[in-house]
Amino acid sequence: MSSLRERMNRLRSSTGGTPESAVQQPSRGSDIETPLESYNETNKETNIEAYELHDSHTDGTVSEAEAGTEQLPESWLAMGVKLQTNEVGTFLLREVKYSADHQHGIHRLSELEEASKGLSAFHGEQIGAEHLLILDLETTGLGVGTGNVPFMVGIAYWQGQQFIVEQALIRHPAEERAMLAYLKEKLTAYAYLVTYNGRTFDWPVMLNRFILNGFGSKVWAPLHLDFLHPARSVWRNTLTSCRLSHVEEERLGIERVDDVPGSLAPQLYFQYLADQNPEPLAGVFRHNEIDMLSLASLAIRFGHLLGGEAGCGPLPMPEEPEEIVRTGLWLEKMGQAEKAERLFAVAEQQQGMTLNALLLLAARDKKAGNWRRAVLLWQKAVMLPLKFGASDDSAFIELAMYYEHKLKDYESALLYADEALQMALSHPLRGRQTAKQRAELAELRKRSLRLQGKIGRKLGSHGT
DNA sequence: CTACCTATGGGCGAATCGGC
DNA sequence: GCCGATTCGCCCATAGGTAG
Repeated sequence: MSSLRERMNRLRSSTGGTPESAVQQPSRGSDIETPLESYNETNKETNIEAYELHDSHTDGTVSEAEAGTEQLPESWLAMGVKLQTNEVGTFLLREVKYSADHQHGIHRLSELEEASKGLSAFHGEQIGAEHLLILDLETTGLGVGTGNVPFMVGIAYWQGQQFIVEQALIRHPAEERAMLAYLKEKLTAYAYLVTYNGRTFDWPVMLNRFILNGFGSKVWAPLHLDFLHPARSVWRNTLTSCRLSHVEEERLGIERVDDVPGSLAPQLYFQYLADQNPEPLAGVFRHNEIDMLSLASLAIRFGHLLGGEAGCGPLPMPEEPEEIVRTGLWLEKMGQAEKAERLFAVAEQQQGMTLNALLLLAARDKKAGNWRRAVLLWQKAVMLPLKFGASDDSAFIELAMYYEHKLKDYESALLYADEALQMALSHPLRGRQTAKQRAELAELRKRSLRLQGKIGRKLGSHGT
């Protein structure tokens, strides 16, 4: 990460406002964390200077902030931002309330009440919607080290049939302590933290900021509901990516119009720090707000899945067979075996069953010792018309193993083994084969030869 | 020099079975 | 009854993806 000063220089030069910065700063070779002290000091220095400049430009009363009668410029008020002051200091707060019947994609926020009961499968305790605290940060970078500052902290919660979104924003690092003091009081009222990859990102960053600002490391110890991994369990292979924005679009029916990508948030904030124009931050507020609404939708989705029934009520049955199977496997892992079985049954009745879905189901049956069903699934798999491109001969190999070792039917085993061999021989001609591919080919030949030998000996002993 | 979780692959011993 | 081959289960190391 480059230092703030470098970034701001770059920003200034790229916005083209200052003629003396026509020469672009090279951005390579400066990816080193700036130590905290210099980072913060640089930040404070530059920013306070710029802020006062701006203040005196608007109404000429520089001392209003200190007197506590500070008025926010119209540009802030236009996006619903208000000044928030406590004993520690001042920061900005934007609050948006949604009514229970607000529709966000395919889900309605009111579903949270019912769905949150299902979320107890995560930690084994009964969960009420009013105990969930949704958190999403916009920060100056991706690191979780001390150099990364959450300049916007979005929280959302369910309260009295309303979904309330609060977004705290700091105009410069000096406002962070006041924001954290406010958040500390808010957070500790909740038992559950809801995030997307917040286990690795949002929460460690918050924790670091609390520690660094002298609030200690024990401000809050919630039970964590991080939906990244459940999302991956269910949607890997059926979605090209499991980023929240993609899951949202493909599975939650949410369409973002003119969304500011999260990756742009740091730049927009630096730009604001440099020129004190808050307008571009409107997009960041909006982005952060939708992230939290989507997190609520995800909570609804997984809550319904764990507590209710897929295909009934508000929760649609997945369309892709592999998604149905993976959903079942995840439910099984979460201790919902009966619900899983129902999904597996649905999957098996599907017409367009895919190879992967069949193999997943078969592998599960094999592990459980359910050979009858596993064999049926492998047999379905080898009947599938093979798709162009990647081939998967594992069903043939599994069947070859089953016929050789369980049934001692070497002739049938040989047929499957040779089909696998044929498949391996006909496909990998594109490009050089890897060591692994060569090893697999050698293994297939060995299997075929071994089976031929067994057949030969059996016939020989029979004949004589 | 992110950190976390999950899936994947390799390695190794146990268990099984056929061949001799 | 022993030996070698094969498969399976378990453990550990590694890779990939996501957060702004």
